[in-house]
Amino acid sequence: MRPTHLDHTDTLELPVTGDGPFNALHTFWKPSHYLTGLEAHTETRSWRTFRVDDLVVGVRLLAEDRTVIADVYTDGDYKPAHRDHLIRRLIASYGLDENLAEFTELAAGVPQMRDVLRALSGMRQSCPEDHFEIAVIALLLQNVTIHRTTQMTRNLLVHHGRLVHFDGITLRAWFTPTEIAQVTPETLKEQDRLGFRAKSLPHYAAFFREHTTEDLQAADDLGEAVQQIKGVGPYTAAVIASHASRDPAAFGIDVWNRKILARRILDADDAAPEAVTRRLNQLFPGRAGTAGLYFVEHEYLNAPVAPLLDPDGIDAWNEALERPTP
DNA sequence: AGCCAGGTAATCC
DNA sequence: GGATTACATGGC
Repeated sequence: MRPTHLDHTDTLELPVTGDGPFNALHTFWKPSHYLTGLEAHTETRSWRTFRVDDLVVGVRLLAEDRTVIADVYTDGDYKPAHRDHLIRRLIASYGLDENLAEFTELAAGVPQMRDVLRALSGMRQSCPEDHFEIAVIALLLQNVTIHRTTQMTRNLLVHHGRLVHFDGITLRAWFTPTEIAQVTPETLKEQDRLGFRAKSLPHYAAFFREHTTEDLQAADDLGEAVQQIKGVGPYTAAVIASHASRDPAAFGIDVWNRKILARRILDADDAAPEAVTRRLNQLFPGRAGTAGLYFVEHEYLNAPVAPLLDPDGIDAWNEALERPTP
């Protein structure tokens, strides 16, 4: 599979305007995130793809103190509107304008959060995915092991996404709702191995083709709105709200983070989801989502799901993505 | 073999 | 309403 070459078209300097500390590495790279091929990280740099309208965009990110330098690579006509859109997208994706001081002060007073804060202070939630893309991620997480989620994600991106090369790195890029809407449920089931999700994905595509991120940001009750989609329940709705809409109070609880949080805040191997949520809200009023993020990332800090790339390993990374899949 | 994964919807009482 | 149960798939 030969990647599309993206040309360098822009450099953006984005100041971190939100208050509180800023930790660039852990804002860009999350130790708990599974491997998608949509992004790659070394200690000092990150690469990520975005779909901006129909444009495929590659971004190389690095931080100098409290300024994020984003080098932009594109495959087509990069217009001022694309630039504006991308600037807003990057600021929102990494929470550069979000205030973290209040959470950090709150967390400093919670004993269970002490070590976590020492390791991760300044981490902001990362969600380079838009509403549609994060909904698809959440769909692929439903009732399967992370191994199968990774497998289904790879199938979808290899068969229906893009492969691009820029700044020396090869990455995959998302399909748009319109693009995936062309694919039949039979293909999604038989070729992409989505199981019962094959019936849901077309509903997701139809909904998010009608309702853009801009529309949804204005939604009265986003959770209620997206639960109209077949295959979106409380968990997926909370993931969308907490990640794409960055609601610091929203927290999508599942059997995975439930066990992590039970140990961290209830001193138990497991607990009822209501008990976990209640305690999390009690300790971090209005900031349950942020607190959950910190606990979960800390859990994986010493054994990341997708470890940082060694700069010498980039050729091997590129070859792995460009190799035809069996 | 059978159970269970980073859930959801349909179908019970 | 709240408690089952089927839903696809694949790994252990």
